[in-house]
Amino acid sequence: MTTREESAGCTSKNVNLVSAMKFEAITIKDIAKALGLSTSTVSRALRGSYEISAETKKLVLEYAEKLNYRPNPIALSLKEKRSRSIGIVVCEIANNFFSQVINGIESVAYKKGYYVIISQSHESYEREVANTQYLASRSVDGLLVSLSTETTDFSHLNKLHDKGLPIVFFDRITEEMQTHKVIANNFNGAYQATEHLIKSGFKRIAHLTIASHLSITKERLAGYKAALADHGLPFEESLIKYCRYGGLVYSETEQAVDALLALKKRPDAVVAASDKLSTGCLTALAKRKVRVPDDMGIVGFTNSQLAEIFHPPLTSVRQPAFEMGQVAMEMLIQIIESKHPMTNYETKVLNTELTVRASSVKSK
Amino acid sequence: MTTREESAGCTSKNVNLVSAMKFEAITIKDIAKALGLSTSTVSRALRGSYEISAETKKLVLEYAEKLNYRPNPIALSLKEKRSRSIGIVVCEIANNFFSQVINGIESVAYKKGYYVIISQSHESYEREVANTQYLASRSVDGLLVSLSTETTDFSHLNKLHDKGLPIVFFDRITEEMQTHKVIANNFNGAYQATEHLIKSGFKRIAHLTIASHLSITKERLAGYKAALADHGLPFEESLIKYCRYGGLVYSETEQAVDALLALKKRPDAVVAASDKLSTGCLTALAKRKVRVPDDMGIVGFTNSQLAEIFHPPLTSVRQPAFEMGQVAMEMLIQIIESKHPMTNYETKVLNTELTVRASSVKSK
DNA sequence: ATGAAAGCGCTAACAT
DNA sequence: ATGTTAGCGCTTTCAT
Repeated sequence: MTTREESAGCTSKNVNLVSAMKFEAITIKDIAKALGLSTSTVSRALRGSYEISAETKKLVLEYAEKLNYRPNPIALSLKEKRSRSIGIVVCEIANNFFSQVINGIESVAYKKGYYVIISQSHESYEREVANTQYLASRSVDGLLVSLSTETTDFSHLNKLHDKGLPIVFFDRITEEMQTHKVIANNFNGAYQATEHLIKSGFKRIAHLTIASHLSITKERLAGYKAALADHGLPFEESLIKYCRYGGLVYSETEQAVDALLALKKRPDAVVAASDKLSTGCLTALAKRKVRVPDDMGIVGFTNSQLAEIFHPPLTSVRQPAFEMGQVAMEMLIQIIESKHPMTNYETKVLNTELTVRASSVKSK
Repeated sequence: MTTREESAGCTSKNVNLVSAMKFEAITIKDIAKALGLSTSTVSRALRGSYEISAETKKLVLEYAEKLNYRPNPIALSLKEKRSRSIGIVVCEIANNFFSQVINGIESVAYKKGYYVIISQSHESYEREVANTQYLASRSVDGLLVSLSTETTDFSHLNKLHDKGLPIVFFDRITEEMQTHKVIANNFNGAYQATEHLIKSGFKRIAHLTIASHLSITKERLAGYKAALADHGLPFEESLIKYCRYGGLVYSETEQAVDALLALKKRPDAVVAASDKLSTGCLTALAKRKVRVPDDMGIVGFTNSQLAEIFHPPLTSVRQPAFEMGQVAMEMLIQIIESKHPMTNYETKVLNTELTVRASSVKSK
């Protein structure tokens, strides 16, 4: 995954002669001068305008090709107030789910000629606002955002959206803004996870989840509750543990697990609502010598490919992250490139996938 | 980790009235007009030039503050040919090592007021070139790069570097370019891993690694060989398996593992040289019912925090990824902000950390 | 079919 | 202390 060279800690000598002089990249002006044309003619020739003679076009095109001319995107952005780039705002890239979503986004963006600028909020509202602002000022043509756990005020996004910046939400969305959205079917995901535990014989099922105001949290909680209700199990508030930052810091998860273990009537299973929470829970239980699944069953929302080599292999609810990214990017492009103001927005819900492994199946 | 909302598959209606009109962000000109000043006065006042009277400054500053004025970074870039942003070129962000490096980079960048643009090559030379070019044309002030596995020609980077674009390499570096570099001590990492297996009683130790021309590959291989030699074990070429893309695709790893298992004299342990290779190897062995560590010991280079919940817990060589990112970014800033052309470059080598777990310790 | 000029937002050299 | 002007690279009216 990483790397290195020959000897250790060496210091080589060399002079970078031109550190002040910057890439005198070739411009339209250079071409014009060389060919004795005006810059406007060159510009038009380059974009194949019909009012330029075939010969001139050929001349310009060939010369440009020869010099490997590349239009300056910055100048273009300044002029056109668009950049053929889009911005992504997520909390963390060091996360299976989000990095897979990003790959999905990129796969579509690349095909359609858009560049992608990734930014991380690290679950901080302040960082999210700063990133959003920066991306907008960089003239991104649109934004793909999954809200930070701290975000409850959407004015930074609302203002941009009102001014016409296309925004598509994915994963952590908000009802307060009308635009395209893409989510996994979290309700069903949690429902299936919980039902599976019930059917496997677990009776007191806890739910380890993220900040309570997040859309994903609400939805998953609703699925969990519905499954309990449908199978005649009581709902107990004390079995729900919220981790403000979704387990971004391990200690958060650890405390929640300890709180569950300390309950007078200890749960015999847990549904973990995120990648970090799932692995964190497994880690915490292992450290406390709580045997999984015999002492405690687990099903976790995770997009890790490693679930099957965990000890024990982790029953997982997998979100279609890559497709979510693809769909979100397609939606965004649709808004960006639509001639007319959008009139109806869509919320696309993609199915999750439950894979049963040892962590949720009692050995006996 | 992910998210969702209330009901499924709904379609809401709303009109985005201004999708054509773009953020009429407030400009220096607006301020000038409103205050009856010239744009240059405003500009100077904004950056606190000493030749502007205190009152004017106050006036401008307050008005700008009130209107929440933000300078347009695109215009700035066009003018100054710098952007206070830097570009990162890595193969994959869906990788513990790289996402941790990126976090290190960002932590320093944020403090110093630089923005970070992340791009992925997906181990494709072509993509690496395209990304590099794009970043340069976007006037990034510098580049932080870890080479793709396909890259053997460095002219795309060399040209930019010759033109004065500061570049710092990390992880996968090249001897062919003189600049700052940051790497883990891969030689020692591999040496320790191999020696540890030897001391644990393993006799035929294989090495599962990345493309042979990569700096990291050479270095780790050297460490592996040195450890064998120092302990009187023979080196056998057949025990080295190269995965062209470093296990980016699982099948690659699987084939390599199968090749090792098919050897007449099967190895009894393996040193895996990357995150993907380590976990891929563990997965492949599990599927083939090869017991770890009894049938096969493993030590893997990995930055996963999950190594201890693997089955079995994986003995790991951990690279100081976060620090590597910090150091690389600091070095880059040093080049960017140095008044004089750089004259001597440094290659910083940071220590790896071996953590012994069950995968490399025979049970008996 | 081609050119001249203006303008995107900003800074800086050059007046005054 | 403040204003005028030019220019970064490009597109696009508006001439010609």
